[in-house]
Amino acid sequence: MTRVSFKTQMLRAREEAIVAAVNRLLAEKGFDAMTVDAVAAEVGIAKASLYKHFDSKEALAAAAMIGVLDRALAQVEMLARDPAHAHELDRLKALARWAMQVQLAGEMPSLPAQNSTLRAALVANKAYVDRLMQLSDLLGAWIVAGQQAGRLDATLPPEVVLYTLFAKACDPVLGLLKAGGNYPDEQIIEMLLATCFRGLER
Amino acid sequence: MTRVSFKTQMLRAREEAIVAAVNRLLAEKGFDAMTVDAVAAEVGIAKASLYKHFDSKEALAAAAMIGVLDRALAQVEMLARDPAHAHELDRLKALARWAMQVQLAGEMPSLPAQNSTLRAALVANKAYVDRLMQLSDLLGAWIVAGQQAGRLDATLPPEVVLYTLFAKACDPVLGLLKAGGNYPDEQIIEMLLATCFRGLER
DNA sequence: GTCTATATCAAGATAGAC
DNA sequence: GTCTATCTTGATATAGAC
Repeated sequence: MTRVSFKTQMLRAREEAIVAAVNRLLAEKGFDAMTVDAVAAEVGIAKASLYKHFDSKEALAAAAMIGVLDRALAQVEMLARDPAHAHELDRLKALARWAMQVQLAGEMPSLPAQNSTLRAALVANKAYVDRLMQLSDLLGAWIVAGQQAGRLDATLPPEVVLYTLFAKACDPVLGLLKAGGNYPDEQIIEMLLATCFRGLER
Repeated sequence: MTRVSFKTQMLRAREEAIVAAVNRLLAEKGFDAMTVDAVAAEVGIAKASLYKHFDSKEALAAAAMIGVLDRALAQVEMLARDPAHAHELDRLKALARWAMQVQLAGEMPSLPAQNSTLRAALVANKAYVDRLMQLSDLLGAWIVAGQQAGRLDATLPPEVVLYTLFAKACDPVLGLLKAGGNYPDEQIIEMLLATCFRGLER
């Protein structure tokens, strides 16, 4: 194992605190409404110090997205080893449930689909792209297996299933129902999981 | 029928042109990335002239949303009279299909869920709120009827179905699949309609 | 690396002439 | 109501001392 100096550990801890603040603010306000000043205030350091760690606001967002992708990959790995989720369909459901739990907990960073400077920064970020592709590959394999086993709609292209599941992680219906205050978090998640996998029709 | 002066007609035409530009820009870039300068440029008038017609950027967005709600209400009325869509479930599907067609055509204005000043302006706008409530009531009645007929999942609260259908109008999966370029618009719509009503599971 | 102070700029909104 | 020119603000990013 690699030895790391005390200074390096402090640096890493500071950057983790920054990313945690960015993650929370991205979940609460979204990218456009999140200001670098607010990040600095939440971390408790000066804004100029932030820019010593991250080159731009886009780089901050990318770091937060890498963090959430890492957590998702950890979940995937856990589910792959869990005998209680032997079938791929159960794993996909469990992962969707996890993503919705993260969102309801206010810890799912959400980025606008249309901000071009942000998109450019993300696709140029190898760490981000690598994780996104790794996650897509793992889930794609589960989807294909589920289709071959006849438990997922095999008439749908796998990428359509994949995008549909990704979209659940930032489903605005979650926030609407939570804001309404009529249902506990767990019930919201189970209802939306049912609409996603079983559909509205009967 | 009421007589309107020539001047009033010109005013109305000008404002319709403004709203059309706002609608297109909201669909293309979203509220935050849309600038009032861009609206003025697209209409071909000076920015200051815009502010003679609408008090703020939020008022521009509200006008565009009122327009799309009016088009949706017209669709609802048409479907209610169409014998080919006798059953409520068919009407709900047809309306969802219409909303997705509008989005793929680049004519569905999309607003951020989290912008607070915008939300405040919308809820303060009686014309907007009235139309939204009217649409919700009409669709709510269809949903309840569909549940009583046993063709819609009756274990779901009607509002969950309603929100799920509203969300289809701005489903990001549509844009992802269109950007991928692998499927024609009609196929994208039919696939997402299937995932929505029949679910992913088999 | 951290700070205070500042440069820079984009964008919403307005002044005032016509 | 329309225009040009300007005001004002908020936010990204940086300079320069320590």
